[in-house]
Amino acid sequence: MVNTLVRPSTTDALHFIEEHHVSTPEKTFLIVLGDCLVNYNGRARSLLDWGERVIMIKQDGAVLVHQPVMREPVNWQPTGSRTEFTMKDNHLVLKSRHLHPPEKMKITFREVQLITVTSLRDRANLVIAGMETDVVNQIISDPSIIEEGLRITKREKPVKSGSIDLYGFDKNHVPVIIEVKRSLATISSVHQLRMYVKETKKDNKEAQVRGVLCAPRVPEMVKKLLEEHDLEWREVERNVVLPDDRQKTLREF
Amino acid sequence: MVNTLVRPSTTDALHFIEEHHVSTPEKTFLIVLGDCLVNYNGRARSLLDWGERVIMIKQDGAVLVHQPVMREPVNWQPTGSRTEFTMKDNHLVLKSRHLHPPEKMKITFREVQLITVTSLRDRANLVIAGMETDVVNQIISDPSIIEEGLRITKREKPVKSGSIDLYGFDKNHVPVIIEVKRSLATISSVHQLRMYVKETKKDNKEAQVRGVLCAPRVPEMVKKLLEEHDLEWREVERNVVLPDDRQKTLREF
DNA sequence: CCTTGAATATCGGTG
DNA sequence: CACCGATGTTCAAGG
Repeated sequence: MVNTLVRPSTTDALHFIEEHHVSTPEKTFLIVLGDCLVNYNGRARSLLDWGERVIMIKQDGAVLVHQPVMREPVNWQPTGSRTEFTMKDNHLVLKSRHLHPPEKMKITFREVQLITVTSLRDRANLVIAGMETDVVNQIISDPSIIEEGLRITKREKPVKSGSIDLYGFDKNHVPVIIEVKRSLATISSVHQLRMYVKETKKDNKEAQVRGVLCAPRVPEMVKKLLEEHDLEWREVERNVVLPDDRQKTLREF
Repeated sequence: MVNTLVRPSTTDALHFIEEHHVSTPEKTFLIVLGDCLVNYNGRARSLLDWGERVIMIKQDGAVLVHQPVMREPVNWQPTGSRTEFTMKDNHLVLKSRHLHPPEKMKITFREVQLITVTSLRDRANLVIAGMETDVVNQIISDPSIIEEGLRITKREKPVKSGSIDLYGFDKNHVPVIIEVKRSLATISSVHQLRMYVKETKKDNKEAQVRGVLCAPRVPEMVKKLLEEHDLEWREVERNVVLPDDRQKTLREF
């Protein structure tokens, strides 16, 4: 079920939207392509001058304004926004409001090139692999990835200043704190790890506590900082494997 | 200039795309609405089962797959990807590749409800206000926002473990480090500030160096942590003002 | 409800 | 090219 109008007048565009979208916005997905101007006021404030863009209003109230380039929408409204349409000075005007946090956006169209209304049926969920939790799981199932004789005893161990990804003991029974980063290790991850080690030493009155930063790549500058603070690092490969029943489809790809 | 095809066969869809998009992809913006399956392999790996979605191919090669809800695309390819179309088992197949980092995505359509090809003309740039740099500028132009007698001497002062937002001296000539956060102050910002103060003390052999965390809101927990480390904070309003010539348009909104 | 941290983060600025 | 930090980050998970 798709309804489309090519190059309507702004008045016809409004009528079309009122007929097909306004009464049941939570069930219809609206796409408008046209020459427009965008105002936004909320957490920040912005103005986007006239230009041709694609606007989508999703079935949960999210509004996206897409320019011809870039992955990110240039303007948007969050999920749960309420959107209304009116005419002003022969322009089609879209006003969208969000309550918490308070945000409003106004789109003024001086020309509409295309309007499409549809109702998307999509019950599928994304199955994804290759995230930090996967690395953590991998280390739990085989701690020798980090080093021989390592024993993991806790995951997500809460401390005063945050939460330790993995906690355990090495072959000499020395406590080991492991901070896992999915991608690049940063200076803040070092700060974090340092904090955890310090707090653990204090809390347990341990003289020695090791801290290991575990990431696919550790930049030189970060390595230096780690060394300065007597911390360690391991560069580990990400494991990018989906659940078994999904593997077939992906192998073919 | 908009070309649209409603409910084409997958074969007709391919012909349409070849005619209007393939030869000049950097000039045409493609929207496909249909029942599809999405595979992705790159930094992570994912599979999205059959469902109705909106796919956009932007003029810079970015590809977005949008489900009926949520602000974020469920799958995407970055700017600069190359996309090809083929037929396989009576399905329209889109394959997109990106080189650095290596990423590929495959979308298989078993039904196409709408195809639109257009060429968006948009030379406008977003004018935006309310970001961290604005707060930093504001403090520079009027340091009394933080406190009377404060004198700012450096902006983005580089130190070993990062970069200090603002550096200066209070009315008693004591060095002051100011860390600015646009939104919520977090525990990591405290770690960061602590680090900066410590390093500055060491580098300058100063007995006293003040550290001030400056954010629109500082949660209780963060305040506690700051107090523990003899650091300070200021809660400041964000300044959400656009350049003068833009104000008129926004005031009306 | 608030808080925390990950993300195929994306994006721009800087060296 | 690598690195770094902001983002109207968005989003899900956990207390």
